[in-house]
Amino acid sequence: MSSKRSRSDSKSSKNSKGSKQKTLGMAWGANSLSASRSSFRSSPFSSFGSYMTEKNRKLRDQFDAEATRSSGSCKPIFRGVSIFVDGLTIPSSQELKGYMLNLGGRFENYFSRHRVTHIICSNLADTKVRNLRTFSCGLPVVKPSWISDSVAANRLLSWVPYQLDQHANNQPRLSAFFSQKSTQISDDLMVAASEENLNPSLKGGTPRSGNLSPSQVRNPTDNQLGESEPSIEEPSSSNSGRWSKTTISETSDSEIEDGNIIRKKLQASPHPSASISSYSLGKQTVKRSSNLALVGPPNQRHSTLEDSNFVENYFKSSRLHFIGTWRNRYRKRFPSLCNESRCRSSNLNDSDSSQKKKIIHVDMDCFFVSVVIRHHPELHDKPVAVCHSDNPKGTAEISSANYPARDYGVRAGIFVGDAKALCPHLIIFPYNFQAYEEVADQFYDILHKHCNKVQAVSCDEAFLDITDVEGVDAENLASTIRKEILDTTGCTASVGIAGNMLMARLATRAAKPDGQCYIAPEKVDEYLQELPIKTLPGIGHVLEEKLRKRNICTCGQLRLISKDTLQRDFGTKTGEMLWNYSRGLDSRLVGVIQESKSLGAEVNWGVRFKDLQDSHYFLSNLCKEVSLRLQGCGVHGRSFTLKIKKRKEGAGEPAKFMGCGDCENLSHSITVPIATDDNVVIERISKQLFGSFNLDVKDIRGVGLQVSKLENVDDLKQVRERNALRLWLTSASTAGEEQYNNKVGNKGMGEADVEVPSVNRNLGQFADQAGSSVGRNNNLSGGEASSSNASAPPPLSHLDVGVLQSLPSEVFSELNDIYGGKLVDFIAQRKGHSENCINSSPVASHVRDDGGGLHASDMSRLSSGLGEKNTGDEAQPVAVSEAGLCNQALDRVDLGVTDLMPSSLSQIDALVLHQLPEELRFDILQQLPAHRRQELTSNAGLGSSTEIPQGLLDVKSTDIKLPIDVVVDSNLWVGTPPMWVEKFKVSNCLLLNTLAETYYELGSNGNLSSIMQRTLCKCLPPQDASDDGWIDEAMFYICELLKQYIKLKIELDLEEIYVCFCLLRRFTTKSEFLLQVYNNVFSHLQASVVETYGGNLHIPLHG
DNA sequence: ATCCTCCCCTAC
DNA sequence: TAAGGTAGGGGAGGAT
Ligand SMILES: Nc1ccn([C@H]2C[C@H](O)[C@@H](COP(=O)(O)OP(=O)(O)OP(=O)(O)O)O2)c(=O)n1
Ligand SMILES: [Mg+2]
Ligand SMILES: [Mg+2]
Repeated sequence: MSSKRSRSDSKSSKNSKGSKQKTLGMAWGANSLSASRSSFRSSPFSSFGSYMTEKNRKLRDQFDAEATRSSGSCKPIFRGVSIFVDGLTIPSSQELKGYMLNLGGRFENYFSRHRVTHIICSNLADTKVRNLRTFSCGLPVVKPSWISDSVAANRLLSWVPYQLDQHANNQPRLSAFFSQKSTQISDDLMVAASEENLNPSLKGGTPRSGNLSPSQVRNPTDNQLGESEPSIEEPSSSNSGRWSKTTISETSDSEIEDGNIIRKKLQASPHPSASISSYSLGKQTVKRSSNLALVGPPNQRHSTLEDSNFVENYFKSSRLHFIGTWRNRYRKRFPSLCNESRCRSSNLNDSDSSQKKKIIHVDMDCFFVSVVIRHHPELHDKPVAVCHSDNPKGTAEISSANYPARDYGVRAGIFVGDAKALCPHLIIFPYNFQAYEEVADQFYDILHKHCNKVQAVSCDEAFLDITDVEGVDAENLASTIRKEILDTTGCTASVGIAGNMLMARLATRAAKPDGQCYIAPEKVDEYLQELPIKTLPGIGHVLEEKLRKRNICTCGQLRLISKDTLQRDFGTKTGEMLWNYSRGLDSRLVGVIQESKSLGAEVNWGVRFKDLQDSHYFLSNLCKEVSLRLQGCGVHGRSFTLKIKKRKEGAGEPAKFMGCGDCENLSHSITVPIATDDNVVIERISKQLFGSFNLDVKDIRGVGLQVSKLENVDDLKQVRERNALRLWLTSASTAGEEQYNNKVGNKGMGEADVEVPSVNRNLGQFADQAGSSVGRNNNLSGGEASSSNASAPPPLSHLDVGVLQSLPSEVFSELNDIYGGKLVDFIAQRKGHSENCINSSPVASHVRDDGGGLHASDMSRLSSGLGEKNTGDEAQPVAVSEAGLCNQALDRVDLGVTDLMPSSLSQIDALVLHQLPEELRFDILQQLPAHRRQELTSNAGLGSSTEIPQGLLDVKSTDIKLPIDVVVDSNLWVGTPPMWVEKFKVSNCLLLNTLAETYYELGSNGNLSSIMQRTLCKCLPPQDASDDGWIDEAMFYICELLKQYIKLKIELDLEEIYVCFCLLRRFTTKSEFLLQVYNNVFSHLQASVVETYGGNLHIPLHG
């Protein structure tokens, strides 16, 4: 298989110093001021902005003049097209310019999202393209052959087939010349306006006729809606197309177990679809669905075209959604089992005793069928399946088939039509998700009763480690469990017993249905010898096929291949897995469900869009769903991946009704620095991602949004509070110094430092120690300093009243707790009675609101919270903790404040952060580890605009230190360096430092123009430095440097650049600078950029 | 080396 | 008609 990635070209655009390349990002458009930037209006750069406006206008006039001169005979096929060429191209940039010039188009020397309509770029490596994509604000990035082909065809071809994407082999084909169907949003003014209406998809958009067929009235899906009356399920026999034909009822089911059914706590609405909590019969659910019944349209809608509430309705009926989200409901039901730290302790010393282990695997037989026929014993020997539809020609999928049905070849996943063909008498039952949920709950209650090491696999399946279960033989235990399951649920389960998880699972397979099987260690080899490899968990159809091509069909044959060969052919891990599994080896341990690492929602059925509005509406619903699920799980996420299924070229309407058919899977992701569950933020991010696909929405067959880099909300709260406090304490203790220089070495040891417990108190179960530590802390605050553990907050007398007052009330409250409530008095004393600011001071409001009371519980929560995150990453041996705490007192001095710092920006509450005094905020950010700083390059998740703090812009000369490490790379030129860079050997470093120096000299008197002029005077010979054009070039160039420096992929406006320079001038190191840019510029950028360009909706053709 | 993104594969 | 979701593991290839 050839890789789809481009590995070519990406280098070549870098190395040639003097070549005629440009890189995106010249951002000096006259129209780049947006209303949301009003706070920058008064900056000294605004004058230069108008200067540049004028300058650019002149350049365009020149171009127009040139174009007029040289055009004439030719057809102006490029009218309305304005290209910007990025990097090396074939044909060359010059040639392209010629084409544009001659054929009615426009060629922009510098990128502006307002004037440029298309970015022209050759094939690049994946990552380069991605940068470009983000960078281009949704403008199409098109290969140069679009131009030359259009010239050859003497008409403007659709650029869509020429889009540059990740696929290196995606060269434009000849057929692209003729495929005019694919048009695109931003093209429609030029090419597509009329074609759009030719599409016969309108037919699909007509309302469904109002006839209510019986099947719609008695639609099986009504059952899932959880109506208050007991649901009546009616299976239908083969010759019936309607649910009403036969009248076997499951009613008794609900009645019998009524007591059990309504036992769940009501959950707060709104629901994230049905994923977390609504497969029960709680009143909430009933109410919700009856609302639906009232409000909802009478006919079932089945596509995004017709159902405005498609996402929610879809998930309510989706079996895969049900089983896919079951795990999260289990987590909610047994939160104590998901703590991660619990089952770990036994892991270390267990690896040696793998021989003696006894593992049980339990799996319900044909689960969905068993449940819905559990009170119909007469059906147990008839072929039965669960499916949405009984249509003998239908494309609904069989979810589960019972064993009689499997004898006919009926399997989960096949179409009901095919199933009926295989087995004409097949009885179809509708789904009853609520019943599955109940039975699953009973199932797990039983398992937990018999064993405390239970690893849930799915709603009908689990592993038990019964090595330590005493007194009972494994086989007997299995029988007991199976009998109990049958008695309680009316459904059979099968059990496999073996020495490891792999063999136990295989044993279950052999045991089914309604049986149990023990595979003794000495039988393993024999058992595996002839076993088809497909039977091994982890080998699906793809691996099976790959192995079959090597004539490997059984585990015995697989064993003949060396581990090296397998690893070479299938990868390190997969190869090892194959090698181990074929020998019955499996070292995995039965453990609790881990914290989830990602969360998402996707819909790949019924997705049909007629226009952008459709798709945006759908996307926003999907975002809401995801946001609700995040909230439901109590997590925030930092990384967002949008997945799109795009109809493959040439693929028509799929065989499966409303299915996605043959699709290309595309995904783009973005990582933001602050974790969120906020729907508004998520929508903004998603729309930006969506826009970057540049798709014809009519080709979209599926959309999914996945969130990763999850962070637990409770942890976050605690960590944020704690960090804020620690930071503050540290800063406060040095408040008298000129700068907030947080090197602990500056302080007296053991006096001013704060407690550093995070490394040591890393396990949840040591809450006691955490608590006692708090106690110590409180004592210390009373003045009893202990030299042995250097963990006291600074004495009251060291605190700065002003800073105290500037704290948010919550922070102050916590702090007050630390000082045993003495802070309030202290403030009152220090402040005297000179002022009375009850209404504005957080201190005052704290006093009023909280009465100065202590919150011991808060404190222990606060103290024990921080460690957990660390635990996951690097579990420290517990034994180290107490001794380590003392011994590390010295180390701590060296480690300094870094130790206290959040390892992640997202552990900081953005709101708290912004309420903190500026210097303090800076300190926090300044300490972030490098890998988090990198993420500052991404900006979509940041909130609305941030005012630049007043103090930042009026720079005093004492503030200024040259940012000496501001060196991009003296040899790496960005884009096209101005001619004088070459000529006079001006290095990037010199340029930036001179610029900063000049800022210093001119102070607030300088505007960009004068600063640039002066800078150039220093770098170039006087006669050259005064050249008007060079100043322009220099500005463009420096802007480019700056953007590379801060890795900003979105254009900066003048004002933003101005802020960047101010920051550059103010801070001494790159990290400080970056963090300030992030704080003051990025957040401001995103809102407006996405607002205007999210989804590339309104790309103006003319400036 | 280690990270990241964009996939693909697998299981229920 | 029909409800092809969800999450983890892992590999390839690129950036650092
Ligand atoms: N492609 C699939 C696979 C499974 N399921 C659902 C229905 C099953 O009943 C349930 C459990 O999956 P199993 O793999 O355990 O299959 P069964 O329990 O139905 O059969 P078996 O007796 O083989 O376990 O998940 C589904 O809807 N679609
Ligand atoms: Mg099963
Ligand atoms: Mg199962």
